[in-house]
Amino acid sequence: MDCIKIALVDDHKMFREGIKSVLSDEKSIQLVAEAGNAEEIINSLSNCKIDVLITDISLPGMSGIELCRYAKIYCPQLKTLILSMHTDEEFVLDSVKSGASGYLSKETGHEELIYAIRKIAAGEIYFSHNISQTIIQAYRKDKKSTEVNPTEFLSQRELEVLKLYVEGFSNSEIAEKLFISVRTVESHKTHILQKTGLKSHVDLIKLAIKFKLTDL
Amino acid sequence: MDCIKIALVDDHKMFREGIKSVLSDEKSIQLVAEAGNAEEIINSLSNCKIDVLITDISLPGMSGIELCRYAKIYCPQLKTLILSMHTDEEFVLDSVKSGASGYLSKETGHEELIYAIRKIAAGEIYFSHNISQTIIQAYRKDKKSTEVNPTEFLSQRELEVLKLYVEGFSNSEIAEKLFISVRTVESHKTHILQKTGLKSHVDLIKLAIKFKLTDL
DNA sequence: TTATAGTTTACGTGAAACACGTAATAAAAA
DNA sequence: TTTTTATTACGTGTTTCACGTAAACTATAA
Repeated sequence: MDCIKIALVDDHKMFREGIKSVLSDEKSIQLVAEAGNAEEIINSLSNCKIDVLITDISLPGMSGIELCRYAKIYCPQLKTLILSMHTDEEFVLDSVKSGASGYLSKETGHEELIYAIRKIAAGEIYFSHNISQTIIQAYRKDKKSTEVNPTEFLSQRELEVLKLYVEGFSNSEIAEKLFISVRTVESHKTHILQKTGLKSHVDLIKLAIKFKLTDL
Repeated sequence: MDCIKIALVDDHKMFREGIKSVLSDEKSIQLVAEAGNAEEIINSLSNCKIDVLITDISLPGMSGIELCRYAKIYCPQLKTLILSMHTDEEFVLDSVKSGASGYLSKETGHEELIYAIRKIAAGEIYFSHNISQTIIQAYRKDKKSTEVNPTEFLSQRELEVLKLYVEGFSNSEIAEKLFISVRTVESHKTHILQKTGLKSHVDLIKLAIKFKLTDL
């Protein structure tokens, strides 16, 4: 395998110099482009020979996260490693959502940086430990069902109707499938709304999605 | 702060003995209950003086993940640490969703186990590095929008109508808010369905949720 | 400048769905 | 046994949907 080609974006020249010196010790890693802002590096990306883009988040103009999102679209094979002093949930999650392959705090040591670069260049992801825990925390919150599960207070038949409804079937289709009249389907829906205390059918669909009665 | 009280569940006595011996070296950690299956430990949980429940996933009968979910409901202050030889995405994600505070591979060393227990007892979470990367991988997939974003081909007005619709407003309410007639609202909805090629309004709501036009 | 295409507005008509009330029957719980 | 819940179903009036038509306005490409 040949050299891992790196592009580096940070608005502080001194920081770039530091990274450069660290990378220069590694024979198999080569810094081929650098810039103080996102707009500047985009030209270098267009020839698209870069493997890993290392970028800060806070930049003058376009942010590192926007740069990552941009890069994902125009150079999909390029991997982005975010290097930021921020460990705020917002920045971290936005980075993940923009498709970043890794995120390191600027407090991270050289060895971990080099290790992360190699992992990312190999197609894996690398998020440092504290950053990882932040993301998992968000994932936990995201997936946690605090509300009462509707399966506990809806009858079997009501659940069947709800499931078919949120799969996109019309009342008459549901009636056919369950061998009951359309009016009965309507009754079940009414009862479901009464039991759940929800107002709109939109809420019903959201409820069903939340409790995995249907896929998104 | 006094002792961290631990309950341990694993169906292999030899493994329990190993953990027990490791924990016995720590003065501030006390193993107060142990069992070879989930059902057995549930009685011990009911007095609820336990801080951290350490459990394997594969157990005869009720699984460690189900135990975790159960514990979250009946002893909400209790934290669960999953200790499993499995690193499969499915097990890991189910653990997180069931509310586990941590997940360690059984390959993990003693020091990391002790460290994780202390973190978890302190109300934080601890997922070992490879487990973390697995979860983040899933989170990335979860949040990535591969499909075409509807905001790109829906007009401004159509988006406004869609947003209000998925917030649960009726046609007449939408009409009022936008100072247009109900018929116009209907027209917009029709056009949205035509453009998206979706059949049911359920799909429309799913689309809106996917693209964060509304919260779940 | 003049087509052409897209956006926003709106109506007509018949079918489908909804809201709200009523109600019979069967099964389960008090 | 009485009460409650589940399941079934209808009546009536309102709302929404599906499908078609169409005018006014905007942008833009020929």
